[in-house]
Amino acid sequence: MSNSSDRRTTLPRRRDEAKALFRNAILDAAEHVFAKQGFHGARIQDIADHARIAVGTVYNHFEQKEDVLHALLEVRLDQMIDNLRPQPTDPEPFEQKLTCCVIRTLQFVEAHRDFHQVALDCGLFAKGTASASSILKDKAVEHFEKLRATMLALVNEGLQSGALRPMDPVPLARALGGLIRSSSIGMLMEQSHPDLEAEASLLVDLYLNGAGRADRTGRPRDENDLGER
Amino acid sequence: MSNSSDRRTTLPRRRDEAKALFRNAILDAAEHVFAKQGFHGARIQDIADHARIAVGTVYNHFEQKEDVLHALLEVRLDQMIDNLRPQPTDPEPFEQKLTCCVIRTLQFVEAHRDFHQVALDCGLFAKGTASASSILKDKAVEHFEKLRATMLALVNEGLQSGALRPMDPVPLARALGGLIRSSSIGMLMEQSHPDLEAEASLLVDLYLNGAGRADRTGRPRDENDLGER
Amino acid sequence: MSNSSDRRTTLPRRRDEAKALFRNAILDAAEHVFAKQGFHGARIQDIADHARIAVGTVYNHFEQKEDVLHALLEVRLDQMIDNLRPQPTDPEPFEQKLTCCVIRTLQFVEAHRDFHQVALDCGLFAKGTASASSILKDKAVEHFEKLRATMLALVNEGLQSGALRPMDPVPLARALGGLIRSSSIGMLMEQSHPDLEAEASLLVDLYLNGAGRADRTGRPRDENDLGER
Amino acid sequence: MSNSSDRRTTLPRRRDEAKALFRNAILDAAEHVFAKQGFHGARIQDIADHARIAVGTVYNHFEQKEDVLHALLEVRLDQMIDNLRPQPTDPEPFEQKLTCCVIRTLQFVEAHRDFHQVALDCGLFAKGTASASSILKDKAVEHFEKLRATMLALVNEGLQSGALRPMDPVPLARALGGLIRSSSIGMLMEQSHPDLEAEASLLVDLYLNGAGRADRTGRPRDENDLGER
DNA sequence: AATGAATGAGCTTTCATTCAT
DNA sequence: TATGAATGAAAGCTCATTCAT
Repeated sequence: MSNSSDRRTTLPRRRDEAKALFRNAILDAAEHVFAKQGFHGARIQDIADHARIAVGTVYNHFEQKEDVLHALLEVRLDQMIDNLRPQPTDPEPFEQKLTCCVIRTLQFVEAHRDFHQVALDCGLFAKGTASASSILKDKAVEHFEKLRATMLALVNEGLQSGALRPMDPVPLARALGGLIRSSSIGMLMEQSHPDLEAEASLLVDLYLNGAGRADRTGRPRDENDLGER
Repeated sequence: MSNSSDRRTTLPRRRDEAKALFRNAILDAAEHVFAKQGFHGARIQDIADHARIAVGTVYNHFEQKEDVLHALLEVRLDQMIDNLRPQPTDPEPFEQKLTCCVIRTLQFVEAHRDFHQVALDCGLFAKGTASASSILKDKAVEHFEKLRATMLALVNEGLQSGALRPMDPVPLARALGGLIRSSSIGMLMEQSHPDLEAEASLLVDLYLNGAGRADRTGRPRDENDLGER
Repeated sequence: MSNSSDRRTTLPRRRDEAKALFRNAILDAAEHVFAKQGFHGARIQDIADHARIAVGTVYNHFEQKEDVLHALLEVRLDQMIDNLRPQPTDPEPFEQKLTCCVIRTLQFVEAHRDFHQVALDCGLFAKGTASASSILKDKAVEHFEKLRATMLALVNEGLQSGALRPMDPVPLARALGGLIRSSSIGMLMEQSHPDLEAEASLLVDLYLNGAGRADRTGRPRDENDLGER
Repeated sequence: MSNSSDRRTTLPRRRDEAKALFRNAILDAAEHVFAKQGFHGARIQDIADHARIAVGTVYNHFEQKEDVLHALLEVRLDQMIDNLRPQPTDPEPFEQKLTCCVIRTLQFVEAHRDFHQVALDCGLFAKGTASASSILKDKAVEHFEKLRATMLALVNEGLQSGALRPMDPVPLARALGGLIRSSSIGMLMEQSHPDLEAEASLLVDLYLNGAGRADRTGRPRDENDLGER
């Protein structure tokens, strides 16, 4: 076996590895710097410094500053969505399955505080936000929709299993998203690392059962809350 | 009476009026421009153009660009909080009172879309957000806390009235904030002007009663939802 | 007369004067710097330094670096064309009139060595030149055509007066342009300030009578100069 | 004979061939790219792409970007000068010999439009031009002088043969150069491929006999054209 | 020797802020 | 006090050159 054939495959392989190495280093650095300084406050120099590479190298991997942000959000958001999505190993009753999804999601948030900082900053969880939309343009909508779709799928599963009130899934999904976002923000704001499982359980409990007293007499919930207005 | 004494009181009064006129014009222009372009994308020139004044004039009323943002957020946030806070004329049962507060808040959002765009962009409803904190610094926390306190006050009222589950008010407030934020974002994202009262009723319903089916048998909600898992 | 009306006219007038002052200072500085370093070698900083103003000021008067070049070439080329064009005071016989035009043109070259350096560098006298066309684009053609038209007008006058051989004016104009360019380049290359009038006379003499011996016997020029040899 | 001695002579020979192959490929690519984009607008990457080699390879053959230009100009200019120089096979009468030289030169221009674009751009035919001198430095003068010397030699031959007016050869050479340059530029500007022989004949005719009418009575050319003014 | 990614100095351009009128 | 041009620090991006493979 000639090593010329090796060269043809080995060299490119090494190159590809190196390429991925640099790309990831840049994204990691960007995640950190964007989180601390915001997109506009972050200089390419800062990112390069953090990744211990030269400015030009960043531009060998990304056309413009914005593209670094795009790539970062895309990669991490896909990971996040994977966590939010029900897994085969999740227990069946919807409430428990939902709790598992929320736990994983909060764990992901906790593990990727920087990303969440950035994502919030970019209105990734709130679309049309000004500076976000001016940076992300259509991409923001794309990202946002992916997340929304995942949330809707989850809610639809709950509806089909009969665990959720039979109603328009859009507000149901929106409410779930709102609660998760609240908890995430709460976690980001605090230094402490709370008991995520308890946090998730509480969240699911509030989502499913509401904040009101259970024993309010004669509450005619499921029939006509919507209809009567 | 000599007109010199008049001058001393009348002149300043007129001046103050003029001053306020300019100040408000600047803030209105800033609200619009920040909403469309984001804080960083907005140039003082743009704001001045929109207010049909000169750049220098902006600096006669505000020390720096950031101060325009601060002032804008402060003014509007106070208005928003006034709307969120229960009014003497609101009906007593907590659910209805809460609904009134939410309606007013959503109306305010609808009436001040631009402000909300800006506020979201600044993480005003999510504190520690990166670019926000780098612009707003301590002010952001201040603003955020004011809002949080109002929310907490509202929740505490619900607890005292017995309408809310007896539990830590912090997650209760957080959940309410999350739901309101979700609806607000939903409204900003859509062009349509939905039926705000219905939206608010649904929100309060979900908040108080949850998204789960009411008729789950034998649900011992308040005691041990958490404990049993 | 109130001075408020004065203000309205005086202030703008002063401003316009100042504006023109700055603009000219920038063009003068650019002329010098472009001549010494070429367009690409010249940094905006250099031009600003030379004009003893700030970099930003250059951009208050010109959108981009290229526009400085455009403006410079336009202004000077128009002046140059004015010099090349016959004047009412020029003597009538074509040869003398032409000599006057050439003298004025060479004087202009001598007085604006820097501009000529730049113009040559931009292929202003040679159109389609590479870096020129990439900087000047259509403008180069425009400028070039203006000069060519002037040259053609001059030649046509000569044809009508019967002083020039009856033939296609295009090569006649091209030849005249070539001779003037040669002399100009010669002047730019030398430090000495030659006798411009003698230079011009020689140029016109060569143009009209050619470099060949006059006393070639029985020269039947127009018919068959080529055929007989 | 040992093949070690072979290796010493054969191997280098092949290497030299390969080396020359690459070198020429680079120069050809550079000629094209410089012509289209100008020296400053051309990136080494562009040249490498055009030559279908890697950037690094260019640097294995030339120390710096400028050296590519130098080499290109040197090679082509020598070729051009060979064409301008009288050949043993050229007919003797000066006018015809000159015409042959001009025909060859114009043919060369036509065949190497790209080079001419570059050469003009570099002021190769006009020395001291700004960006040219800043790139080419002394080399430009060298190149220019070589061309000038050839032109002077040609003119001197004309003087000795009695075909040219007895006068300072410098302006004679300058005028000839000016006319050739004019025609070259004219050719570059047009898409059409004119009849080069006719073009050359006309050029020589104008050079030798001038643009003036032949039949002007009593023209006292050689004596005192200069003196009388 | 050929390759092509890494490097980083350098440049154009922007825009918050100042200041003379 | 309103004005708007002047200011210059700062940042994104380019590209000649280097160097490990």
